[in-house]
Amino acid sequence: MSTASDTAYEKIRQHLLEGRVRPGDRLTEEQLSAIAGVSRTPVREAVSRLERELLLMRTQSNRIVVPDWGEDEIDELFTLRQMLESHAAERAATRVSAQDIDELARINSELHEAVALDPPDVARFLDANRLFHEAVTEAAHSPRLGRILATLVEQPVVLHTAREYSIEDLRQSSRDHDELIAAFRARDPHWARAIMGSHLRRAFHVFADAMGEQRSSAEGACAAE
Amino acid sequence: MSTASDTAYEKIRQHLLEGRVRPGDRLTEEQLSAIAGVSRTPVREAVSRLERELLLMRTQSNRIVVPDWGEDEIDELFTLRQMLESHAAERAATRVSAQDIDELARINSELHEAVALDPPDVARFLDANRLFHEAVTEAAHSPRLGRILATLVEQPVVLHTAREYSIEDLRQSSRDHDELIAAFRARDPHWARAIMGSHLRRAFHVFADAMGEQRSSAEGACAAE
DNA sequence: CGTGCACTTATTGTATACAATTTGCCCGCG
DNA sequence: CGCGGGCAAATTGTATACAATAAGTGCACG
Repeated sequence: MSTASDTAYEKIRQHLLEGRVRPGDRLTEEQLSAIAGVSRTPVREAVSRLERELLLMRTQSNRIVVPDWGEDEIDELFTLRQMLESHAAERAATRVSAQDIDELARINSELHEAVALDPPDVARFLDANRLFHEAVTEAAHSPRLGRILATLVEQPVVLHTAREYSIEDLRQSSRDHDELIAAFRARDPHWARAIMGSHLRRAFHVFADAMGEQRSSAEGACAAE
Repeated sequence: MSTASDTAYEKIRQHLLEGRVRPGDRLTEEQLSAIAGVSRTPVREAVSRLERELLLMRTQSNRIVVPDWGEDEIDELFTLRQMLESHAAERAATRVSAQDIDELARINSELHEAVALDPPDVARFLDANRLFHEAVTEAAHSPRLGRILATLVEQPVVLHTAREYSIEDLRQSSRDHDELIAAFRARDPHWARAIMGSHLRRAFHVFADAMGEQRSSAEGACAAE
């Protein structure tokens, strides 16, 4: 989008995800407006969004800080996502149109291709993966749910950059998607819920492992910085 | 709070809940700033909040409109709330402190008193009820969950004004709360989850009935207006 | 040498002016 | 008479200046 708010959001978000800041660091609106290249007004909106997504927080006196995520919070994040996205899949199973299903299949074939490459195109995989889950959420036809999930799903991206996923993880993900599509074709909400649940639960463990690696190599990275 | 954003939020929200607008109506930031008595800047923040809570929406070209809630959406709202608040209760069961439990008991005694009056003090009941649920959410120690629930729970207030609750409904609610406290004392997450689930599911039906009454008397009210 | 209080400075909150965009209307043209 | 282009009005988006508030700093005093 061409609005200043959106570019501010993107730039600040990128700045945060690149690891140029550390938990506990304090930022000012002015600094951020320098980073984003726009005035404070759109920056404030962007910060508001990032705050919703918990990529930023406010101190008691409304100063901007970078929050630190404990292990417990990561766990909780995935639990919530599993709960809500399973629900989304269940709802979607009885509401998807044939076109929606075709679209899902198309996205997932994209995903299969990204995995089939050697080496696999992880960025492309993640992109298609995000699209897939968004499409499922969309098919659930629940604006509220969509809104909530949008803020939950974006967050873990912080860690995506830090790890080479194993090919087997990627393959299994795409197979899960295939099965979800099958559940949709069968219009079986229970099946859809179950496969989405296990899909995300496994993702959690992959993630937790990735986190562990990142954590253990964190000190070195900071020293190098 | 004394900030202009908050007063704007309160005033606009009140304006919406008083039924002075109808679904589909379009509002401008200027109108709203007149209503709130502050400039457009804080109004924009307030609108942003109300948008998050789906009390307002934006058209494709970012104009502000009053959304209409279908029956399906009310259902979904309660389903989400049940899902998330059951989860909160489950989490809280293993995390509440003795002080938290005492606080919950205190709030609920307040609630019992409000019900015991003749006629029952519904406003006081609703207030204590809100406090109780907030305290449970707080005890779950999950910032994310708290954030999400805060936006979900506020919404149904629209309808609260429309109906005299039956005494039996109120009594049953306070008994549910007693049982939840018992579950907390026993540190039993499954029990806590179950009682919270049934509590909210019943609330949904009470609500749906109230909605039906409101709907059926809506035309008359509009004509009178 | 620590502690609390005034004062300076930094940071956020609000208002206003202006730019960009969208909408609705009116007029000319087919 | 319908339809499209373009102008005018309305509305939202952005920048900037200023006000309010909180943090930091240093000095006097115990």
